[in-house]
Amino acid sequence: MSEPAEDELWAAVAEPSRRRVLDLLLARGEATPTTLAAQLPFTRQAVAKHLAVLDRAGLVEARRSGREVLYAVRPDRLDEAARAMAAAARQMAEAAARWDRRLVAIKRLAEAARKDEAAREDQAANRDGAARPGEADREDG
Amino acid sequence: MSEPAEDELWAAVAEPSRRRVLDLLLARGEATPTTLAAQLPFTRQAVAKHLAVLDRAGLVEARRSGREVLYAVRPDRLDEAARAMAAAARQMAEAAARWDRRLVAIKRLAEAARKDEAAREDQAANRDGAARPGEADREDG
DNA sequence: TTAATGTGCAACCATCGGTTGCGCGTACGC
DNA sequence: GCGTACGCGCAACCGATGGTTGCACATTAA
Repeated sequence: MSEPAEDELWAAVAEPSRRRVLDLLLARGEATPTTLAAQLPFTRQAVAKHLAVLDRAGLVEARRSGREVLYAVRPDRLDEAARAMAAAARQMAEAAARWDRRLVAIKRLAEAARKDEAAREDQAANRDGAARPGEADREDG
Repeated sequence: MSEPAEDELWAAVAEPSRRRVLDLLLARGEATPTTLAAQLPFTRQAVAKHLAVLDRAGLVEARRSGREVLYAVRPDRLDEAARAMAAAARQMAEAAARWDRRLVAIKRLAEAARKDEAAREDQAANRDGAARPGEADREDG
């Protein structure tokens, strides 16, 4: 949180092409836009733009050496970004699991209701009115 | 992997606004574009577009009920997306840790070299030439 | 039947990823 | 020392996309 907003970190790292640039830079340790672009499917300018974004996000730092500019990753910032992504992923996974359980429960209840309905009509109607979660949940938002 | 590419999943979930729509939809379980837009800082049309993207990515499914369209999350697909994000985050965290260790090692070596240089010149030169990792790694990309 | 409400479609704007083209500064070969 | 080659930065442009407004269509409700 020292330099830019966490939102900027996310935006910087969410872009697939930027991820590739970052990966490549990680593999080389330190590199210029030109050498990076040589191993990527887009031009030097595009790489430079991506590096600029990453720089603004604090994920890399630039070092001038003569006529070329060496970029290097900042591990601490990258780690922050990774944590943010992991947190988001965790939240999503939790939400998914929660809803999965809920849907399974609904399906099970529906099936049970159908079976009961075939056996005893009055009891089936009673269960349906009291226990169907779909109705109640429409209110919790 | 059943429906669209994993890339599409990522793209769908990477967008911050789309994440908000998804979060809200998760909280409500099932909702129409209009009701979602009522609790979001953008218009119904924008929400509808996001839902369309999420639909194409298989993350939500639409159910028509009269004149309104109810959207609901598909937990299995959301879980897939979460896994993809978590994997990416893990990779990033690993890379960050690796480079962090490496940089620490470099710093330590540099310091040791300076100290040695003050004491014995030849030994310092030998260590520097043999153990500096930055040079060797320039080739592995 | 008419008014209200939810959707879908189309045009439009800003931003962004990516390109090409050009000018400038630095390094290198003669 | 001078010209050439290389790396960089800037600007213009293009297509996709997030977001808007406006309108037409359908369904529901009075």
